[in-house]
Amino acid sequence: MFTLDQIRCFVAVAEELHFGRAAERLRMTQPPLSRQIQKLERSLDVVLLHRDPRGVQLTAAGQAFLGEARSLMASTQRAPAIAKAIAAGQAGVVRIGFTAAAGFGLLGELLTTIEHHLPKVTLELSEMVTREQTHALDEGSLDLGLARLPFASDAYDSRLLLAEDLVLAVPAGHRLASTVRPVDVRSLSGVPLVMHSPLTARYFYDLIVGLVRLDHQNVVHTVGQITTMVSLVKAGRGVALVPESARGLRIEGVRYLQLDDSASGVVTLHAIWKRDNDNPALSRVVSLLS
Amino acid sequence: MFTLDQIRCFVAVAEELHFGRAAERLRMTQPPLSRQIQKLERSLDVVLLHRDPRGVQLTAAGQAFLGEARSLMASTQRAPAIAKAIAAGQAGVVRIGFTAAAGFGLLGELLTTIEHHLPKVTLELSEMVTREQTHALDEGSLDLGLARLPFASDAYDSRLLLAEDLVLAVPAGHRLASTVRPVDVRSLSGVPLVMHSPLTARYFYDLIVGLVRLDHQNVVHTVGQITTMVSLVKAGRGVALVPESARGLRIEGVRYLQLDDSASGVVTLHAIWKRDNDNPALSRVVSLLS
DNA sequence: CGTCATTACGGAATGCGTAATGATA
DNA sequence: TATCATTACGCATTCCGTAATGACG
Repeated sequence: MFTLDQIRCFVAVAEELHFGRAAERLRMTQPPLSRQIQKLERSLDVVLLHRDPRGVQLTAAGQAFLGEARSLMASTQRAPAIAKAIAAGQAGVVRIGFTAAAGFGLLGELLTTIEHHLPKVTLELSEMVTREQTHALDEGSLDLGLARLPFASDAYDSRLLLAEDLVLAVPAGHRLASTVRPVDVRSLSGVPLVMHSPLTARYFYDLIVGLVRLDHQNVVHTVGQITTMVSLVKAGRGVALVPESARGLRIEGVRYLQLDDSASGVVTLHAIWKRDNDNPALSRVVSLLS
Repeated sequence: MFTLDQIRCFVAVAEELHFGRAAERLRMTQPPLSRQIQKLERSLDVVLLHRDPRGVQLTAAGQAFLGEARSLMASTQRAPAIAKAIAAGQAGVVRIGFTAAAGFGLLGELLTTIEHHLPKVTLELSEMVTREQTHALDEGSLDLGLARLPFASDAYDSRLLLAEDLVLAVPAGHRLASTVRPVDVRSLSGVPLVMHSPLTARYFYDLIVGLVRLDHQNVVHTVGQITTMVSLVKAGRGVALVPESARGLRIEGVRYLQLDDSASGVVTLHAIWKRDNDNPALSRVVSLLS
């Protein structure tokens, strides 16, 4: 088998068509260069060069091999650069999971920031609820989650990205729309309430149960998609407690009313990742989280 | 700079994820293998593997580098095969020039034969007259010519491919079509004759002038394309002496009459090539010429 | 005789294998 | 203590550079 040194030597000779000049370019003397070429030819069992006293010419095989040799040299130079970029986290893949609500505004900003600072990092995005995210993080199929509480905190590092207010979504013309703000959460008893599903949106369910004294007669459950809930509000099926970022949905015919202080900053979104994740691109991305 | 041995070692370790098994596969012991990997990492300034007591894992950079390493290995194995095939003449490029008349039948057969026996040899074809072919051979822009006499013979090797009869093309219904065959060439005096141009088809011009006693009053000159000449015959402008292979044109309304022995085998076609041409594919092609 | 490419030879460096050492569960 | 990976060391090989030789105009 030939060596990369032999390839480099051959390319130099093929380009200079002169052993002396090639040796000079390679910072070596002619004899070892000559030997390297001979060795290469012997290992290939092919004559690559015609030696004439006044110079050197490529054989047809040499011409063809020169093309292969050049591409070999190019790969040889590219490979370390790729590895270094990956190791430095400037290139690579980061797999991100996010809850549906995170997609309204924050995710877009995050993606813009990452693509600006780390243009060679590819992002793979999947919408999934918090429980799915922690599971995927554990089995190594996800690098970063944008998740709700609670998550077991000892295996993960996390950063608080957002602490939003809960607001009250009401249909335009609803009697509460004209009351004085902020609305007292206790005044909601008796009003039909569109609720999250306790199964798929446990976080919101628990949060709201802790805030509002529920009158179970008046609760309408949905599958937990905030978009669906706001649509039901618009249709007059009741009112709903939703994160402030739901305003970003821009659904006509729905007003969002500020609630009292007990609903302030209670909707949190965390970035979470495994502490022992060794993806260098992940730490670059994490360092961009404000 | 790293070496190909280091690349091979790394690929083995990355695939086995175990130094011991990788060393076994490479027919060597663990210590040198370990050193090769260390050296590779040091030259790249990148950690490629996580060493754990129970095994080895690839880092993100290692994963990326593995892809590059594999393609490097593939090129390394492909390159000698290409060079050898070229050197053996089983692959490569042969540039062939041919006269227009050679294209009627013989060229097609020749191409079929070459493509059957040397499927990896690429053929570049150009139509050119004999003088252009010899010039192109001299300056090295052509490997093989299919040419008419005369050509300077000492710098070239040649092989006679074809010795055709001259036949007489006449329009259907012409009075000569019903005379006894073979037609005596001397009986043509006084008959309008469609002739080759002495400038661009010198070979045919000289040949026919040597056979027929020309009556200059009755000569119609063309630019030398045999197709054009036969068309003029069909249009009733006269008769023409053309090589037998002109039958291959399959032009309706024209008959081809055998001439006497003085016209037998006088149209020759030679394959010619420079004796010092070092294109290995050329000698393969030449050896296929029957 | 002048220009290149190729052998001849001595010293330095590299690489393998065996044996010993480290590190970790 | 059992399992890997890594250093330690001796020996063979490889490779460079200087000097001599060969081939061709």
